[in-house]
Amino acid sequence: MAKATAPAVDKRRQILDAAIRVFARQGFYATRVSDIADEAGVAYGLVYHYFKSKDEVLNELFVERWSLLLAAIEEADREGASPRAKLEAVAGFIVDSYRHDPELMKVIIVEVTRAANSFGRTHLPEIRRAYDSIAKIVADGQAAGVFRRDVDATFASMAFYGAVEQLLSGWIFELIPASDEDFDQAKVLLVATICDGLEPR
Amino acid sequence: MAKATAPAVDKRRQILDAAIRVFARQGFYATRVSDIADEAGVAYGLVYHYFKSKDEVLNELFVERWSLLLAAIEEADREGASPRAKLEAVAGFIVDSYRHDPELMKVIIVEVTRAANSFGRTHLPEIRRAYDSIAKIVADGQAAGVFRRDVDATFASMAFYGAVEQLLSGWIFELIPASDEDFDQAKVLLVATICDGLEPR
DNA sequence: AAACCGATTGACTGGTCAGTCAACCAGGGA
DNA sequence: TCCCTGGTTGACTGACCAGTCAATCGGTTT
Repeated sequence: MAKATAPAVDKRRQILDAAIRVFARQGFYATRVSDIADEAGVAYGLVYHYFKSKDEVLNELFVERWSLLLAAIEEADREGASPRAKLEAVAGFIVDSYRHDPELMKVIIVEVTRAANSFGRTHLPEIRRAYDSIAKIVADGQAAGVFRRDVDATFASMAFYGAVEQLLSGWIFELIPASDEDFDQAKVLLVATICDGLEPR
Repeated sequence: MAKATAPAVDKRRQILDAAIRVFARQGFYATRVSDIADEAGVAYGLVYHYFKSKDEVLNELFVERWSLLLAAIEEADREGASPRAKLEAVAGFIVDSYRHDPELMKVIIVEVTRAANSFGRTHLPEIRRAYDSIAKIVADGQAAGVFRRDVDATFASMAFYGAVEQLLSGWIFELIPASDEDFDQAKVLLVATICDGLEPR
C-alpha cells in the first residue's frame, strides 16, 4: 500500500468534499461537526487535526472557490473583447460553475455571499472585489461609448450580479427548471436582458 | 393610568420591534432570546407568553411584511398602467420599504428570503408567489407586444427581483451609497436597466 | 374585601455540541 | 528489535441557551 507518511488519500480533501455535501444538504448552522466526520468516513477528532474550527472548513471552501471566480472575472476583462462579451464570459463562468458543482455553489451562495450578516461578513471585502471588477467592465464600456452613461457603473454591476445570483438561487431551490439547455440559455439571456433590455429594439 | 386588561403599551408589538433591532444588529442565529427581552425591556418569560418560540418571532415579522409586499405587487398589477410602470411601482414599493424601515427590510432579506436553506425554507411558497406575480406582469407585457418574447417571463422576473434585492443588500452592507437621492434614482434606473438595457438605443 | 385571572417575572433544567486531549496505531529509521 | 513521529481515534467536558414553570403582581368583578 502507498500509505506511508503521506495519507493514503488526502484526508483533508476528503473532509472538505464531505463538508460540501453536508452543508449543501443541511445548511451550515444545522450541520454538526460529527455530520462532516461521518460523511467523510473519518473520526470526529480528525476534522480538528486539519481545521482550526467548523468555521474554518467553510472558510476554506469559500476562499478556494471565490479566488477562482475573481480570477475568471479579471481574465475575462483582460481579453480585448467587447464589454458585452466580457459580461457574457462572467455570467458563463458562474453558470458553468454551478453546472459543474451545484452543491459547492449552493454552499458558497447560500452560506456565504447571501449570509453577509453572519458568516459572510468576514468575506465582504473579497465579495466586494467581484462587484468592483464587474463595475470596471461596465465603466470601460461606458468610456468606450458602448454602454449608456446615465446608469451608474456600480449600480449596473450590482444589478447584473444580483440577477445572476438570483438565477442560481432559483435553480438551487428548484423554483425554475435547471437543465443543460436552461444553463446555456441563461448565459445568453442574462446578457441580453441587461444589455438590450426587455423592450424590443 | 390607562393600564387595565389591555396592556399599557402593546407588549407584543414592543417585543417584535425590539426583535427587529436585535436581529438586524446581530443576525437571527447570534441573537439570544434574552437579547430580545432586554432590548424590549421586558422579562425573558414574556417573550414566550406572546410567542411559541424564537422562530415564531421572526416568522411573524416576515409574514407581516411579506403580505404587504404581495399586496403591493398585485395592486400595482391591477392598475391599468403600462407593464413598465407596473415594474416601476414594484421596485418603488420595495425601495420605499427599505427607506422607511431599513432594519426590518434587512431582517426580511438577510434572514428569510436569502436564507432559503435554513429559516426561509418554510416560506418558499410565499416568496415564490412574489416572483410569480412579477412574472405575470412581464408575461402580460409580452402578450401586449410591449416586451420581447424571446426572454422567458419567469427568467425576467428572477433577474428583476434579483437586481432589486442585490441593490438593497448593497445598501444594507454599505457597499453602495444610500441617500434619499440614491433611493429615488434607484427606482428609475432599475427599470431603465431592465427595460431599456445598458446599450444605448 | 376577597376571589379571580391574565399579564409578568426570572430562576432553573435538559439537551446540545464545539472543541479538547490522552491514548493508539503504523511506518521508518537507528 | 525498539523507539520516534505524525496521523488517527472517540470519549469527555464545559459552556451555552431555548424553553418551562411556579410564583407574583395588579386590575376587575362581585
